[in-house]
Amino acid sequence: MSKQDAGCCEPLSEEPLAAQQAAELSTMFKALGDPVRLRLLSMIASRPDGEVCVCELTPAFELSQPTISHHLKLLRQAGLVDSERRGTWVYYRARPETTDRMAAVLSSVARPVTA
Amino acid sequence: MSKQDAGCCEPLSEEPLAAQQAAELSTMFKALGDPVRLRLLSMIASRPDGEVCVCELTPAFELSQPTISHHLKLLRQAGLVDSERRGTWVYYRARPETTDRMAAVLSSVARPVTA
DNA sequence: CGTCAATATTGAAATATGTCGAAGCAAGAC
DNA sequence: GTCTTGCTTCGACATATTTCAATATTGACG
Repeated sequence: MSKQDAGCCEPLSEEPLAAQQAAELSTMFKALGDPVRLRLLSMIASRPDGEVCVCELTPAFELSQPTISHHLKLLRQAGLVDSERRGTWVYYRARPETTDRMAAVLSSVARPVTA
Repeated sequence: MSKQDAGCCEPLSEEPLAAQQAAELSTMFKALGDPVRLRLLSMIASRPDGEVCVCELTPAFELSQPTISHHLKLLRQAGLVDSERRGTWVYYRARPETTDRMAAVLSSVARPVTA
């Protein structure tokens, strides 16, 4: 349905990124451009069962509950995490498709002909 | 000798990122959290000889020359590029160590136990 | 129904970021 | 030396981001 398969999209080198792709990708990078969000994703991703309750994330920071909720929203909007409500609690899980795509873009910054 | 060898540092999963590492890494991600900077790095990295003159980068955007210079400075401060003056011109080249490290962090957001 | 607990949203304040024009600096040409 | 060209730094302004307290929402339990 789309023109992109998971993991094999736009490389950073080879040919310069088009403005539109750069805009889309920069949203993802910006989402991780904050130490709190980076740690949030890390805490979510480091769970063996793949998900964490917000009630576990919030007390891990010295920030207010609304602030954590806001950061989680940005991670969700960037496609880095998903959330699901189960009863009173909301669980977040990582979306590896997105991080894989970012990693693929970064890996394409190769050494110039090897030094 | 150290607890981190090049390219195999702090994974996003396995165990949560420490606050200090998150702060350092988030600087790198933030640097790519702007479409102009993402395209700049892409343009620099896509060169076979590995370097580009600022005089080639600037006209590729509809932005003033000081603005491009400012973005390049941020990329430099994040460790993503290096610059070298040769005569009148300044050349920028990518620093793959940094992008490799970011990619390694992202790749560690693995699927939970495989689905 | 009413109440409580867990998250999300709203609104506002402080700070950070992106952008420009003007000015500064470095290197080559004259 | 002066001029010109390429790039960086400075100062200012508009917008975006981060954060909080207050309020709203959602669902469980009596």
